[in-house]
Amino acid sequence: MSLRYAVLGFLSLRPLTGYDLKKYFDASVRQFWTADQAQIYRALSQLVDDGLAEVEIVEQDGRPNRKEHHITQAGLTELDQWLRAPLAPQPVREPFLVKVFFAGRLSTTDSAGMIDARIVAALNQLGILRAIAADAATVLTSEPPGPVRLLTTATLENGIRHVVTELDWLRDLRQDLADIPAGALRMRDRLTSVGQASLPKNNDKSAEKQ
Amino acid sequence: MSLRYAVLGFLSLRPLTGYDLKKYFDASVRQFWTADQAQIYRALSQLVDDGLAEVEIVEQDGRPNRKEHHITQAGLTELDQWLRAPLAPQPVREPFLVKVFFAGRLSTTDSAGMIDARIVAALNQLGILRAIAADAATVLTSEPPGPVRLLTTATLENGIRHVVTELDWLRDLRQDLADIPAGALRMRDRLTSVGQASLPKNNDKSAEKQ
DNA sequence: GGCCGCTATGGGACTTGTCATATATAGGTT
DNA sequence: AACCTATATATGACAAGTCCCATAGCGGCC
Repeated sequence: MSLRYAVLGFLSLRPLTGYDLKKYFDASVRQFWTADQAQIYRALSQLVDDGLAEVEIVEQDGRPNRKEHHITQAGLTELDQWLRAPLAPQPVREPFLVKVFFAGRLSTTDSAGMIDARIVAALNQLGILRAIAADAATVLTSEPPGPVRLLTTATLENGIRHVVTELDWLRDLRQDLADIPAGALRMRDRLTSVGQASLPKNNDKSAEKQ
Repeated sequence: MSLRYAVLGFLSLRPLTGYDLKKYFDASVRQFWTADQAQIYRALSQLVDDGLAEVEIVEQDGRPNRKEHHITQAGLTELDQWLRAPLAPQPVREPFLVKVFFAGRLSTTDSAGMIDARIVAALNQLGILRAIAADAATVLTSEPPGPVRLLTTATLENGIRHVVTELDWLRDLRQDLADIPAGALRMRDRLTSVGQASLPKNNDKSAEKQ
């Protein structure tokens, strides 16, 4: 749903072809939003249908012509509206937690293995993000300091922090598993010390959908 | 994709109808895996087709008959295999980060508003999770301490920690926005101090798909 | 002579989400 | 007494979104 707006976002920076867009996605937002070629092209033609973008064909010799998509005024206002609108609470989907939830069936060795594998994956991910950050830090020095730079780097920061959080949690869990039953008690204490609020009746159809 | 296995997981505990399952989902895994009725029933009949579960019809007077789904031996082994197998890296999809990424278009006031709204949402979510935790803490005392209890409570802990991380990040971002341009520098420093690894060529088709 | 970079398009499979509908009983409202 | 609504239980159709894969044409590089 927000693929449409991500595309609009890029178009708001400069006119682009589908091919360009694919590269932009991979180079920048890939960590929090993936899209394949087909999706991008479809989104583009839909934007054109809706009058949010216009195509200008740029002849080239040798290569195929570029179909440059220029954002229209309507496109800009729609983008801004989306940016300002509250986001619909999106459904959560964490397969790994499902595994953990049912991992009681496994031997302690096996569940430990499961966690270890996940730790490796998280470390790997952390490496990737940090590399991007290092890269961005050098590239972005060209961009003047200010809100734009701040916001784009913030998305990276977000990813890094969440991975670190995940790592911490995994290590604690690993540890708790190692020294059962003392571990079980420790974990329970963490929970009780934390929980206190009252459960709001939670049928929230509130925010609109996007 | 892992809806199938979540259902199997519950069936491994006791035989259940689709209706039961829906309630189980809502009561326990709702925070990290949602499924609606239709999905659950579809998953069930697919499990039966694949020989991973069998239906026993229990006659009732008054209510519609119960179609109890019993997990088969094949079902159990498939569940265990899934639990042990590494998880395919799943595509990320964070609409809010997309917004942040393009929020440079907005006035500082508007982007601050966007962040504030998100802070409210996160606080709300935190309240929900803590309430569940408090609830679970009392309920689970019946369950003996050990791996099972440890693992199920761990999933809650995970949610809580991530929400807290998100909150911290939001507040920092909010703050950095407030005191631009000093903030911009601060955020960049965070990144440079953190990034150091080298970018692994990252076309990872590695783990198998589930 | 083959593969890679550009550039674009189309089809099909699968997953998700939404909505509608069916039936029977119990319990509360007017 | 008539009526509504909630609870328990199950199923089917369809729209929308995502993913994957295939194809097509040209030019440059190894």
